[in-house]
Amino acid sequence: MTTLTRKQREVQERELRLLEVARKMLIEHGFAGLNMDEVARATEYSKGTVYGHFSSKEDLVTALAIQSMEQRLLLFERAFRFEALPRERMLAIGVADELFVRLHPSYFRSELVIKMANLESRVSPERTEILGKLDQQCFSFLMKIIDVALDRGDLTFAEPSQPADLVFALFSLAIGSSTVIMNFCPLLEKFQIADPFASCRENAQILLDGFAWKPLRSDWDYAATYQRIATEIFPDECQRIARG
Amino acid sequence: MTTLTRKQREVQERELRLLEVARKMLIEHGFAGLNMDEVARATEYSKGTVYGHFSSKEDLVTALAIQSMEQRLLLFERAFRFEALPRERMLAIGVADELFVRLHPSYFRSELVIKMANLESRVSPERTEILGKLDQQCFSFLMKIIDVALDRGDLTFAEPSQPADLVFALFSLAIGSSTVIMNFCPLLEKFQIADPFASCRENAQILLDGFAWKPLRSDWDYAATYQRIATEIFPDECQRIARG
DNA sequence: ACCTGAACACCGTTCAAGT
DNA sequence: ACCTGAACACCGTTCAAGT
Repeated sequence: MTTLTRKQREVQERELRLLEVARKMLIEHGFAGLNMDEVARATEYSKGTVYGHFSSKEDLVTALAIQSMEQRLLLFERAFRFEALPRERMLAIGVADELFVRLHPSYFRSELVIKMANLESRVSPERTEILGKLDQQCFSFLMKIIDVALDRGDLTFAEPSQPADLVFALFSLAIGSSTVIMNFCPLLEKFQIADPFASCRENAQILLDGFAWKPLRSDWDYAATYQRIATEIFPDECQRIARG
Repeated sequence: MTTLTRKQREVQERELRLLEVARKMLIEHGFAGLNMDEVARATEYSKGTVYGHFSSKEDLVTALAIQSMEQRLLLFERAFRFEALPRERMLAIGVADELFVRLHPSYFRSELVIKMANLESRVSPERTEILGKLDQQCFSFLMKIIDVALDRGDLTFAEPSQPADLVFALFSLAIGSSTVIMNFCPLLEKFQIADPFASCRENAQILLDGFAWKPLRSDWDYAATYQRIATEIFPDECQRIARG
């Protein structure tokens, strides 16, 4: 463990404070409404100090996206430790991702904003690398569970299908569903999709069945698995969502 | 048919010219690099004239997103007219969407930029409505094919599953896959997903099998279907992609 | 060595003046 | 009635001056 000087700790705390204020602004006013002047004013630091921490506005938003991925990974880690069959553990990861989006929609949005609009050129290389590493960690959690499933013989891949294809499928479904849920509200209402998150969980199960990941839905009570995930791993989080 | 005056036609052509130039800038420099001054300079119109067409920069980008959806719908219409089984026609829609993203990545990006970042508040109500209508048309194409499948008995839904859930599943997969392909390149390379588009087609098939849409993959030669779609509906487009 | 905030630059938007 | 572009406003970024 590296002991930080008082000075270093102060700098670190200041950065957290800056991010906290910035996140609030991003939530309330969107990317365009987040403004460096205001961040400085609200935290009572000078603009120079803000720029000491973040090389640009995009760099600041990337720092928010990094915090976001860290939050997500915390949930993923807890899901990963779920003591159950690999397929059940994969469902727990799915629940973790759903909870993340539902509990921290603004975090999720900061990730998309940064990933989307070619903004990376204006971000410091350090933060770009950190974010890349975190993406990879996220990916790795899924891969590790798949490896266990392969070992147990719950799952096999026939050429040219690869483990990474399954990860790609689950990622795409998760990101796409969240995007649709958050950004196409009028459409969802119009077509009366009552519980899009439930629909998304169902679709993930269909994909897992399609990859023949045992036990198939027909051979296992996954409703009970979801019950266990909710009560054993994420009791607080699920309650917060139930309350609204 | 409404006949336009010479003036009205000129205005319409001017708008197309403005959008053409703006799209080029959006492609080359991203949303931040698209700049109203430059649009005016490059088209040799004044800024006032540009603002006569678009109430704000966001409104302009929404106009680009509208053009984008129109392009997509052109491809969807051709896919829709494919004379084949409903499930085959749905695959044709999938191919249309893939071709759209591959041929016009910048169009796709303009849609995401606008949908993403809460920018709608700064967009004229007229354009917001048009874009909503186009989203809906897109949705409707899928619904119509599903209706035919229901009529034929190729597809049935058991409570609480609804036709809209299937559309939601396909939309999510399509949007998510495109997003991952366009924005997570490092990850895709790292995990060696050689042909993500092929992987996406495969995943869509898994979903359709999961919804028990007949004929299942085990009962039909869908490789031949894809062959027909490529040669009968989109020969030129597929060649352009094959060439790189 | 660190912090500050005035000053600068860039660009979205407006509107008085021109045709 | 329509178009223009100078002027304004806002905000991201820098850096000379201060402590």
